[in-house]
Amino acid sequence: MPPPEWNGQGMSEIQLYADPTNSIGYLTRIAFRAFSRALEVRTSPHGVSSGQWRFLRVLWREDGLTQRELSRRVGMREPTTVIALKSLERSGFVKRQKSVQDRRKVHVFLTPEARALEATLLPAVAEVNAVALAGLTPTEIDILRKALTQVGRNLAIDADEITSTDSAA
Amino acid sequence: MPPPEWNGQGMSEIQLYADPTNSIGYLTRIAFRAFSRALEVRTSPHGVSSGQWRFLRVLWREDGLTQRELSRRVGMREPTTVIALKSLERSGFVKRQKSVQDRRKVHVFLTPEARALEATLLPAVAEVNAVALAGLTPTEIDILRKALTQVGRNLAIDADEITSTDSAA
DNA sequence: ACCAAATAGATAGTATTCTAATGAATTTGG
DNA sequence: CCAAATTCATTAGAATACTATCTATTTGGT
Repeated sequence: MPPPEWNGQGMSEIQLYADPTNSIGYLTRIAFRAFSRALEVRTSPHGVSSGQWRFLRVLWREDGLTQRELSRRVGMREPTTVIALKSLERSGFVKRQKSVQDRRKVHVFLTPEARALEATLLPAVAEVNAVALAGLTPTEIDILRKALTQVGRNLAIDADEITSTDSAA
Repeated sequence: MPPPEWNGQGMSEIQLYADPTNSIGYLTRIAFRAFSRALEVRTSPHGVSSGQWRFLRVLWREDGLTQRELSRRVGMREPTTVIALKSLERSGFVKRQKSVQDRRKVHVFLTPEARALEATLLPAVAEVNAVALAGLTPTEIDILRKALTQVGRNLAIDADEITSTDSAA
């Protein structure tokens, strides 16, 4: 049960986090899930899942990437990319083509069907962002973007430290 | 398609969003996954997964909740809660007990083992928040918290509209 | 030219989460 | 007081991601 004067400027972080609902981690998770649902609602009528959409968005900007590069840009691990690409291939949205220079590599290309979707899907999904950010000032949005970026970076560094300290210390 | 002068602030939103890496949705997803990993690293040595931890955190504050109420507070759908509770029960962290007043209801209680973990786990996880927010000013953190809350709320409303418009329009 | 190390991708197995549908108990309204 | 609606929990089935491990290929040092 949240205490009476809860969220004033002077409150310590500890006390804030005592209410799980105020923790940045919780809020981030809720926002992420809400984004996914909003995406899904708009893309699934076109036969595109939210997961597939994340890959298409990158490929629309640059076609023919290798799977590794694609993983990096989408922000997923490689096994996840493999699964996503299989699904995209089944759906007829991409073709995979082995490199002749380096036969380990596989380049990923969009099909005409996937290209045709860009004009339909990008605006529909731009709407998700517009809806999400309603009621926030441009300054707040800038800070949100900057802060989320920082949080991601901070925690990535943390992960590196933890895993390397594992064997070091 | 988003109009040309979109958002005041110099760079148009279109251009920002043209780079997927700048979209709030993308940044939220990356931050969320980073949080989960950081959590997992700190809780798994104690036999607690990040998913389980989210439920324990709520139960430490209030024990004996029904599954529905627990779902609401944790921010998960009910089937997810059922699965999580099964896993928590297998791990010996909770007991479930049918209500005698209303035999539809199941109350969830922590075991002594789970209670004992609170003192260990809460500080470990507080560290995740501290690490995540490093380099941000208190004002930025306030705005981040406020903005994430707003985004979650906006998208929840969106979901309601979409699903109810389904049958209405 | 050869073999060790690095790189690219794929596979296996698991965890988390969702939607949709079902079952069981309770409440409500005629 | 009973039929219909509601509420709470669960099951079934799928998508999304992960870690750990494996295979194939390339590269670099000797």
